[in-house]
Amino acid sequence: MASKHNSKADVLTDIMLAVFRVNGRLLEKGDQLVAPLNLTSARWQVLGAVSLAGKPLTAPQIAEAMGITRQGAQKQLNKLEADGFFEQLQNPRHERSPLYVLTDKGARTIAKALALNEVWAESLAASLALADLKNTLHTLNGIYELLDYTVPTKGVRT
Amino acid sequence: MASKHNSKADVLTDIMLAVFRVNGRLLEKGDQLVAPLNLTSARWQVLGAVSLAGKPLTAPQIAEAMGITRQGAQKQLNKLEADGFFEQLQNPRHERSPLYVLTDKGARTIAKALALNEVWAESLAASLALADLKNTLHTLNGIYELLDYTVPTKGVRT
DNA sequence: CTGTAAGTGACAACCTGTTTTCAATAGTGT
DNA sequence: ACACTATTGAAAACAGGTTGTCACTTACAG
Repeated sequence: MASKHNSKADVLTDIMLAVFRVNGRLLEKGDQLVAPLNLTSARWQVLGAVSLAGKPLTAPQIAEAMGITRQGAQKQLNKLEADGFFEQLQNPRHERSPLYVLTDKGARTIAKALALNEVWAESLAASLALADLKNTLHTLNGIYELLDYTVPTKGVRT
Repeated sequence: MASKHNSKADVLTDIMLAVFRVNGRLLEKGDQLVAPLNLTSARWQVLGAVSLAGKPLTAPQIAEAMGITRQGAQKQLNKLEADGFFEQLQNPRHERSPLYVLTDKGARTIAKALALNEVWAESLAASLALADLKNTLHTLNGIYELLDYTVPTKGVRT
């Protein structure tokens, strides 16, 4: 922890390593958090994307909302549908591309997951200072934008 | 971006999402950065662990340094050895568990990767404030410790 | 209307990592 | 020495994701 920070670049490099570690831990804890609901972090994210949209979405729309490829989203959707969290709806705009709508079970489950997350986040945030949290969020977003600033290919993954 | 932040928990939740996004982007950019060296982020990390140690390491030691399972590290080692970045050294302490030592090619490659990373980090950090970076690093480490605070099983993964 | 480009689902192969086994080796207490 | 436990490599199954290919809609310019 007592690394030499002779330059901003050194601090940034340590931030990168911290992001890797925190990311791993968040996924791990997130999995544990929603395990009682028969969910994982990945599946919870898909439910959350559709729930947040407030309307049925197609697989590519969900993928875009999640920042992953449509194939990746499709994999989760297939499993989630098999487990009764989603139902397919005829898409008037595309014959082969159905809309995915939350079932009652799906809606109930995502509501529980969000509630669990809220309680968890509150307990974690209790010992942290609001100013530090805001600064961190702002700085991370700044780093993200710097990383994002390349390839004006509209960010589309094929 | 203009999310409602009515509580510390809300900011923390947004930080979590930011960590996910930044993590993904870092891996992506890291891969691009070292692609000319015929490396990926994962392979670069393994070379870096051995290089940092300054001496040959066994697969389990590398895994521990990287925070992954020994099986995961072994996979990379097998490929890296096949590609001539590592050589096996007889381990006087264990008949079946060789030490992995960087070849000349491996040492040259990791040196180049570290140099590329330094240049990259400097260019990114240029537009960020040192105080913000330090605060962010500190806060992320604090979050990590909060997440870490469970399971005193010595952190060993079987 | 028609041709062509873009969007889409279904697969398959791959990457990175974890978990689970199994057998072989090392370490330790008695 | 001996038994017991922990380490280790190897291999397979799985999770989550990406890339690439193919065929089939859909959209749109002319």
